[in-house]
Amino acid sequence: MPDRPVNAPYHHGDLRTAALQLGMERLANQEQPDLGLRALARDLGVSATALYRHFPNKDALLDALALEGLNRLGRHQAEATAKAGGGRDGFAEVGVTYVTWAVENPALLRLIYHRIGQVDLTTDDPTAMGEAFHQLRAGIAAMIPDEMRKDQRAAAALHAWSLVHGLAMLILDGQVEYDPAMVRKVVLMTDFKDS
Amino acid sequence: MPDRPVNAPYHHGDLRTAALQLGMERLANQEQPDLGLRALARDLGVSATALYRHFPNKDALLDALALEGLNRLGRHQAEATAKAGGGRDGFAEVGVTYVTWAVENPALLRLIYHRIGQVDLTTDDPTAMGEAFHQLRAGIAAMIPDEMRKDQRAAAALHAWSLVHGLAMLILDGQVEYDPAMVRKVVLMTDFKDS
DNA sequence: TGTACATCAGTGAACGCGCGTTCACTGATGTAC
DNA sequence: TGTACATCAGTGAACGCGCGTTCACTGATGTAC
Repeated sequence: MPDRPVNAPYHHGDLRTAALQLGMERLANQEQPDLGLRALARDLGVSATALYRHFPNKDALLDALALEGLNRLGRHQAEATAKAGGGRDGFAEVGVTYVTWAVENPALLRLIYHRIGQVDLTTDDPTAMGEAFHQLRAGIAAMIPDEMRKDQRAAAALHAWSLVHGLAMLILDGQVEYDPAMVRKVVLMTDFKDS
Repeated sequence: MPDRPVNAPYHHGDLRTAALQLGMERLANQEQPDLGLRALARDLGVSATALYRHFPNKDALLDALALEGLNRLGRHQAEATAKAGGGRDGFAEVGVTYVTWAVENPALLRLIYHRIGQVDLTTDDPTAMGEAFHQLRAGIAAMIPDEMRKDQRAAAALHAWSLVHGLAMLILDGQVEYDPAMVRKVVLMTDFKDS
């Protein structure tokens, strides 16, 4: 005797959670995951329309996945920042961490940047998405060594972000093969000490 | 009295050229251009199947567009390299050029990297695509100042490429607003002189 | 110069696919009296 | 404790869309004798 509705074939919890879990699984395991509403519903053993009880439309589902990914990335970076000290070595550590995470979560990283690009984040918006994004930027700014001149910190943060993001994208796009030692070497070539 | 077949509604030249031109136009003018075979054929005033006389399939058409884009980018970079001298300022000049080109050709840059990612370029392949790609990498390597230690040049090239590519992608994805002065400042923060 | 023939760039119809979304519905659960 | 009713998460059928690709075809152009 099930204490759950009989017509809910997914095993535990509510459908929203199950859908997001399945989506995250696909993002983790597949290079080009199929995140279509129908495709997800099919593999959840549920009619396509059922998802409309939990998401207004497909974009909302994608946004929820991107938000989750953004939070994970933010947490990951925050941990790395806390573990590494300040200074040059700390910076390199956090930079390498970004690239590593990207290599391990290629589809998710892509989704994050695609979805964020759609939203208007020019003004600080109170959206969960906007907040998570703001945290990521703060984490990146935190990489910059303390001895950096204040009027250069913004440029330095953008430099750092560009460097690790670019390296990550080149690897994800197959232009450069992933080599941890090389990543470390490349990130270490940025030296803010004399600015 | 037309001296061209009556049933060819596009005005001049062969259909292959016309299709590529239209594709390049869309890549130039639209953020997310519709490059579907049917859509292109429709706007060329031609049946969808006509394109199969000139391209084996859709991917071949996209590859042709990506190749053209890659050549343009390569030429653009080569010119910038020739104009700028060596040394730190020259490097910055060429780096800024890459970002500028990306901002002016967002969809085309994306297409290039997407298509290149699909192809296997691990071994030097004699494809036109492979060759153009190789030229781009050579152009990037050429940015590195002469005084750089030889065993560091590969890492330096990857550093430079990552930096400008990352900055370009952040701008294209709407994470960072385009500001030429800022771009210059960020690129100039890379200084290879002491390596 | 005329004629038979191969070539070749087009055509429209059709196949099969999957998508996002809307609709009217059903049946179980929770709640008020 | 029982009953009427609202709520709500599901259902299957359907709409309309556009896609890439295959097929048998037509009609103009070029070529060999």
